[in-house]
Parts: sequence; C-alpha cells; structure tokens
Amino acid sequence: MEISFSNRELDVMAVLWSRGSATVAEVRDQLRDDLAYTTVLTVLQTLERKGHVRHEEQGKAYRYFSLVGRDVAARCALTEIVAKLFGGSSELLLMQLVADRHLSDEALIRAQELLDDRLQASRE
Amino acid sequence: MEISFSNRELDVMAVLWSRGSATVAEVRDQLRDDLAYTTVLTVLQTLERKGHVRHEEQGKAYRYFSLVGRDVAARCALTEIVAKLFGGSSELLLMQLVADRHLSDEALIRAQELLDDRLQASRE
DNA sequence: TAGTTTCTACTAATAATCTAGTAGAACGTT
DNA sequence: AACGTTCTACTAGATTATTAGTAGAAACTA
Repeated sequence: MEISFSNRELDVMAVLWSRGSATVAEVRDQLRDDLAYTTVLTVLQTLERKGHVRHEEQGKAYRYFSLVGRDVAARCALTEIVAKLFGGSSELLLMQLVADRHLSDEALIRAQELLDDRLQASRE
Repeated sequence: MEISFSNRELDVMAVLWSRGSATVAEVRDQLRDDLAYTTVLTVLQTLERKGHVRHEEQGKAYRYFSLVGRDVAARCALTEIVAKLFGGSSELLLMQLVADRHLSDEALIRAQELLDDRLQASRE
C-alpha cells in the first residue's frame, strides 16, 4: 500500500482536498472536533515531513497544499479495503455498494450508463 | 465510525474472516509478515480486550472467533472512505470503481443485472 | 511605542501500535 | 522422571499518533 494516513491526518487532508488549499486556521475551522490551533499545525507539519503536503508563505501565515491527489489516496485506500475486507474481490465491493441503500436511483442509472459504456468499449 | 482496526489488527481479522476461526499458530501462518508467535498472540489479546474477538479452548491452545462480521466492518470502512475520500458521495466511489480497470466483464455484467433488479424494485 | 493578536517553531506528555522476550504451565516422549 | 515442545500470561521497548503548551517573531492597533 503506497500511501496511508492516520485518522487525524486524513481529516486534515480532506479539508485540503475539498478547498484546494488552506491555512492552519482554515483547516481548524473546517474540522468537526475543536482542536487547538497548534494541534492542527502539528498535524500539518507531520504531513509535510512525510512529504504529503507542502506550504507557501501567505503574508505572515502559511498556506498548505496537498501533494497527493485525492484520487490517488482513494485508490490506495480502496485497494487496502478490497484486500482485507472483501477478500481481494473488487466485485464483492461493487455488489455491496449496489445492494446497499445509500444510492439514489439517479446514481444507479448513471452507473448503469457507465457500465454500458465500459462494456461497449471492452467489446471493441 | 462504529468500529475500526489498526493495520495489524485488520490483517489478523482478515484471517479470522477468511477461515471462520483460527488458532494463534494458524493466524501466524497466514500472515505475510513473519511475526513472532507472541506478537500474533498479543494482537489477538488486544482484539479480545476490545471485544472484537473471543476465544474458546481447544486442547491446550485457544481458538479465536471474530465477533464482528466482515460485512459490518466493511460497511464501516467504506463509510469512512466515502466521507473523507469521496466527499461523502457513494456515487463517486461507484463511478471510480466502474471506471477503474480492475473489474472483469463478467463482474460488470453481474453488476448490471444487480442494478437492473435494484431499479426494478425501487420502481414498485 | 506599548499592548494585543496572530503566527510558527520547539517541546512535551499521554496513549496507541507494533513487536517480541521471559517465565511458567501443560503435554507428550523417551 | 527428565526433556523438549507448545502454549498462554505478563512485561517491556520502540515508534507513531494525538493533543496542546510556551516562547518568541511579526504585525496591527490604539
């Protein structure tokens, strides 16, 4: 597994992904838990030490940017989950996802269309 | 998030799920990394203390059983991933899964059928 | 300019994770 | 009965995760 984040690190990365970039204060505001300013800073510094994030100065403060695409992180996390929770079968994951209640009809229809396209493409 | 496992704990749980139950030695054999016997035992004891696992005596040794269904754990993990890596959208996850290379045509077709059924059901 | 606010760097305390060693019980084998 | 093997319980060290405090720089404010 290429990349992995601790729980709190992932919270912070999620903010960076959703906003594109963020200062410490912005990350802090977006987090559910009410952490100390320095706590958030420490997490960002850890992420930077690990090379997952960089910063630029913006006035007095730092603005942080993710160096890992959300898609890449998502792929790693999924691979992990599929391996350990679905016995290596992406298919099972797909099945559970489709069978579960959480998807709207619109989403299912779009997925169907996507599936059609994919199957079309692989027949050519 | 209801339940969560550390990396190593998840490795061990995966063995229990795939075999139904296992002794320490069996878990140890199934793990990729070559850990000391007592290391595996410690992980199992931790899992037991947390209530995720129980044991029965089997001769001199203990046989461990998962108290958490793989499906439940999978759902928790997915919820987590969807929230933090797909911005809360299961739909996006589904899209990425379908768009990715990892699924066989057969799997895609089965998924299509499943989708048909689901949409059929929700129209009634 | 003195005071307040807003930052980062550095330090630190606690908990969790990960790994494995030692002691001693139990069991089987000579 | 002595010996080796196989187990568990207990202990422990090293690393990472999580949280936050203190000091001091910078900048704004009266």
